[in-house]
Amino acid sequence: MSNNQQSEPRALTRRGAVTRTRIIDAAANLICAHGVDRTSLDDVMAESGVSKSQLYHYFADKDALVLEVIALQTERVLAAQQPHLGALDSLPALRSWRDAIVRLNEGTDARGCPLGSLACELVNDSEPARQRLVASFAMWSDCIEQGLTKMRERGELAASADPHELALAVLSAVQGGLLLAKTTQSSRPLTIAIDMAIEHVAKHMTST
Amino acid sequence: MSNNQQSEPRALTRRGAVTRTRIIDAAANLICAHGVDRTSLDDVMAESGVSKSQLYHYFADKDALVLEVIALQTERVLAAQQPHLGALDSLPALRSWRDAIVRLNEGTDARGCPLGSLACELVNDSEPARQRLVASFAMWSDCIEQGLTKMRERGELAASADPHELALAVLSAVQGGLLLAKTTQSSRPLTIAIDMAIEHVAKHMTST
DNA sequence: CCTAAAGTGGACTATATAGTCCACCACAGC
DNA sequence: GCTGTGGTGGACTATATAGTCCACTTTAGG
Repeated sequence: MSNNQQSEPRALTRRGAVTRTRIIDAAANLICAHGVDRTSLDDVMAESGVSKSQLYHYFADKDALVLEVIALQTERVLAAQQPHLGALDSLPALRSWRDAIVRLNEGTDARGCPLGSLACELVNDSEPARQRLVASFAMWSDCIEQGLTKMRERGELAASADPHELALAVLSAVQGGLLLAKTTQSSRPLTIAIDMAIEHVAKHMTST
Repeated sequence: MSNNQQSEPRALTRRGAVTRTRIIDAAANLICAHGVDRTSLDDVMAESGVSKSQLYHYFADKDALVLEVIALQTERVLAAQQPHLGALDSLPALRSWRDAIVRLNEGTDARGCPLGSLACELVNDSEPARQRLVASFAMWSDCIEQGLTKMRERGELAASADPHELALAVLSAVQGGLLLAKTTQSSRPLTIAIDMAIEHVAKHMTST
């Protein structure tokens, strides 16, 4: 909830809110599977069982819908990593988080990170989309950073270690691993990449 | 050179070869900047100064052209990393390779890895494209692996280290770093990610 | 109830884009 | 120079897709 109504004060009844959500949901699923450009509004109509006028009733144009999809996918991706992502403050926690990510990745037929795919496709051509995706990755990275910061406060992580940089490195490994996993249709690159990142964190610990 | 004529024995004069190359070149540039789906054949025509009939004279359809673009971009990406990529057999070599990648990335306005972008966009919907991209990444990974193997043969890398896995980890870091760099329009994630990967290799060395 | 605004259905338009077709040009070998 | 095949130009078609419009239905509130 708590979506954006800032610029356009719309009434939106209960029924309307449901429809709107259904549209974004359907669009998110389709876009996740085939990308923004290969998902037509007709596809979204079919998937959500909604007419074209409704699409344009709730969204100014396709771009606006895509922005909402970015928001939803961000929520989904972060939520799917819970409860691990909220408490990455030990090596065992990092390891079970890795297991969860690998499991999630194996569960979907469309491997890869929805946010990574959106970024890849939109960043060069849509500045608004780019900014939101930067924010999405920042949220993700911040979650990781918080766990590391807690470890440093406890003295488990060396004072010289930079949680912000470490978090960025970890997220890069996850993204790269997901891309190669999606391409090769194998979990191995993902596992190997995250393991590297975890070992990288471990190297900055005071006691192994 | 050494392109594929295997299935269709085409005559192809000197002039024709030049035109064909010009088409692939133009398509590669446009696709690199805006992606496959946002690059129309009309755009390719305009960029290469070629008529539509020529496009279909040299390529069965857009998909066939895209496959050639994958081949060209693979060559380009590997070539752009030379001479470093051919001799990644020491820490200093790895570091100057990293510098070269960062420099390359900063030089282009369309940041990110052309192969990564192609993979992201095509892998789910085109099996032929996917297979070629798997091969492309394998070539890249193999280059890295060869350097590491040489280090192991020299005894600089521990016998327990697996050059293949290490190479995959390094490539993952590069891809993830490039994606975040492209999105945030900053080189930092890329530098941090590759540094992590290099340290990861260093950890498996016999002497630091 | 009654009404106004939100919600809905679906036909319609404009356009972009992949792909086709055929006439014409250029050059290599005879 | 003739001829045939590769090369080229550009008009043409079919279709998919974003976006518009308007008549109709449902809902909330007085």
